[in-house]
Amino acid sequence: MSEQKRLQVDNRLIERLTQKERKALLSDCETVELSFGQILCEPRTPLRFAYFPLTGFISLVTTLGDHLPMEVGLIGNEGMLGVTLMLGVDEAPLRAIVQGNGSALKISASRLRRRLLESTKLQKTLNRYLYVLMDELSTSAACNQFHELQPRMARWLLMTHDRAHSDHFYLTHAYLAGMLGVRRSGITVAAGALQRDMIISYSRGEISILDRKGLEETCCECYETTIDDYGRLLP
Amino acid sequence: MSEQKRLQVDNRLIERLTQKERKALLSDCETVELSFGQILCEPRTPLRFAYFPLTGFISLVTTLGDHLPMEVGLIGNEGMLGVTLMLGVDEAPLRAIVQGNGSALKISASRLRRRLLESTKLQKTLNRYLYVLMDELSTSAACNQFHELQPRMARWLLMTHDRAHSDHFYLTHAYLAGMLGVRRSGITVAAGALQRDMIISYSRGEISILDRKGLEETCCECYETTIDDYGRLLP
DNA sequence: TCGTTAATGTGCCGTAGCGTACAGACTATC
DNA sequence: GATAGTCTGTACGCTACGGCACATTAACGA
Repeated sequence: MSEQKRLQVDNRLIERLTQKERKALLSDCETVELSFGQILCEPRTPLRFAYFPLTGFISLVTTLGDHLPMEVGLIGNEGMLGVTLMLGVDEAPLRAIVQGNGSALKISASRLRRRLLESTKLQKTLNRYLYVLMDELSTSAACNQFHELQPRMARWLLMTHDRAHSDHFYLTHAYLAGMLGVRRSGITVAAGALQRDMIISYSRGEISILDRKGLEETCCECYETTIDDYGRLLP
Repeated sequence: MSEQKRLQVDNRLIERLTQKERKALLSDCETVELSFGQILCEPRTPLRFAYFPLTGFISLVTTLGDHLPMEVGLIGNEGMLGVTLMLGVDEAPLRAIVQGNGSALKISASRLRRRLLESTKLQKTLNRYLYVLMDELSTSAACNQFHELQPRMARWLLMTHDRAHSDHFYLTHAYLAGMLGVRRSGITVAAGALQRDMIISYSRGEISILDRKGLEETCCECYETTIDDYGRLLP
């Protein structure tokens, strides 16, 4: 792979760096494959690596009591896992689990910290991304309280669609139910409705987005809100 | 007021600083009174000041669509409003509204930033507090999804009790309903049950905590979780 | 090819909480 | 002490969703 090629990295945070900073950061990274279901960190345990997704993507999930893990954040090539390392905290705040197969850049916590000291642009970028993440968390809190299953599911599908860079992805009803913190059969009904309306189609875990516009009409306002937040803070 | 007295400030973040750093920070602060209902910042507008509550306390609320504002964070003398200023973002992420009368130290955004550059201890402290705040947001998201009104209300009362430093505070059913994102009459029923059990008593907005232990037994696990998080990160 | 497992469809009952309305109780004000 | 405003109690129908159970169907592996 040519040097030139390596510097065109498809991660929106890394793209914000100057050539020089990017090169420095990349020299500390290795490309790894993320595979569905892989757990990258557990809450309250040391966070040794950060990941900048390229084509894969990662769910941040809470682990509350005896409930199934529920998603509170989604990280694709617009973000990173491990931004809290900036805060000088060694532990992971949430479980991170790979939700979409694909590649990511992996860097050790210590090297990331060293690069942060060197590059104010990197600091600034990750600062802003951390802010966006906080926005997402508080939006999730309100969304869970106020919005119904169907719009929330539509939002979730849109967010996944954005990060999967494909109209098809793997995703069972049971899995989606866990992510949204609801019953599996509730998802079957809601997803069935979308399928009847030709908005999505699915079979045994293989979901296709047929009508993205339809999804956007079904989803709650929170989708647009989080997109706007990102756009405003990391244009 | 003697210099000695001024340096014993009842805010747990400021207490973590060295004498010297504290003195420097305090020289940039003024003591102000917070009064119930006062709005200190609005989302997506410039955040000009930070506040370190002493005896007052502040709610962070989302403003989602046409819903009433709902609380996602509570800030008393264990924390501060405006920690996101560290991230170099000029805007406020959420509405902040005074929930308990009392005093706070107020500092301008620019002066806080200057002090941050001087004191790594201050940086470290605020970093960790920001992390705690993120933990709280994600806990709220899950709590809203999974837990019922009564335990959530109990948690909320405990959190307020901690920050009010008093067994009595002002708080109507309608207000509490807003904070929890539920109907007013739902609160009346849940609070009525606690009153029957002699756990709280109230009349026209004046609430008294009679049996804190009873509240702790009623509340969901999230209360303990957030306390533990704070204790672990800011011991 | 068949049995096993995973994914989905469906139904049924229970209930927490919504939207709403209204009445009673207390407080403040003039 | 009349009046208005605020706070609280309560009730009623409704719906989304929880918990659960079970049937059906597709995929997969021995």
